[in-house]
Amino acid sequence: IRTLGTVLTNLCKTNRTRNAAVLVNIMREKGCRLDSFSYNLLLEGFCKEHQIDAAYEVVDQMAKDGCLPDAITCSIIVNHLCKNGQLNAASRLLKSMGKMCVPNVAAYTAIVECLCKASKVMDAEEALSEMMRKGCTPDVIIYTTLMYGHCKAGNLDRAFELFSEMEQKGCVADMVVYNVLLSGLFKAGKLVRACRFMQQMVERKFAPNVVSCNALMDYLCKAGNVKHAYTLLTWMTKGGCFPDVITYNTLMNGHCKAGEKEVAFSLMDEMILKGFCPT
RNA sequence: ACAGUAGGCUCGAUA
Repeated sequence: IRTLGTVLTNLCKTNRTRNAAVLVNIMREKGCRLDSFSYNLLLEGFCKEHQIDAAYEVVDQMAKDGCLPDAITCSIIVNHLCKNGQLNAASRLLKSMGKMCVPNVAAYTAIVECLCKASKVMDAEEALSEMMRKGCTPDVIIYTTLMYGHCKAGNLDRAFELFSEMEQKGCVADMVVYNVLLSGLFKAGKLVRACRFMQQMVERKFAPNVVSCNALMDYLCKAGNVKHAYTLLTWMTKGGCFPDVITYNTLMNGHCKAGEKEVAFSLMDEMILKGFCPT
């Protein structure tokens, strides 16, 4: 029974949810009842594979088995609705779920992210306040998401304000928040501030990683500085940040736009040699 | 009490 959970996890995470579902049916016939963990695994798996009908069947089956959807079940559904452009449906579900279970941060985060990507940052702010009014404590992830929205809208001041607010509330900053702010600075063309910020990151024991380097590289390319971007490739490796597919994409794109097709092609070869698949 | 489930960052492609 305990291994069943592990098997299901593996199947669902490798796009073989269908197989997991078959397994579950067999187990059920043998009189084995699933818990919400397992149902959530199936639900998430089907959602990821865009097998919406199958996903609904899971929810039905769950009800038939007398297993109540929990906060995680709801957040899985809300998240997938958001990611598939069904924001309204997602908000409605979130509202109705408030009656069944405690509103939860993950579901709100999905909503906030969706609003931010649609450039509706004010609505995103409102979603966060609503969540707090309902007694749910914001965490570092939802703050990061909202900060991302403000950076995207070019409102760095608000992003940094939220950063302090977050720390005052005792949320511990992680690498992702730092990267959101950093790339916000780059996107706004604030190179000097960005460099100072990277210093602070180092002081706080969050030395820039590949994602940070990629953001810098993109900035350099877009600022027409492909030469420097290219040298960053070796520097980052020396600093212990190993280039990934995105690094190469960024560089190749930069060189193409700068009319340096040969360099772009040699980068392509280099990346294939390193075992990366071009996207 | 100690297996397994949900949400956030960098390029590009899609709309």
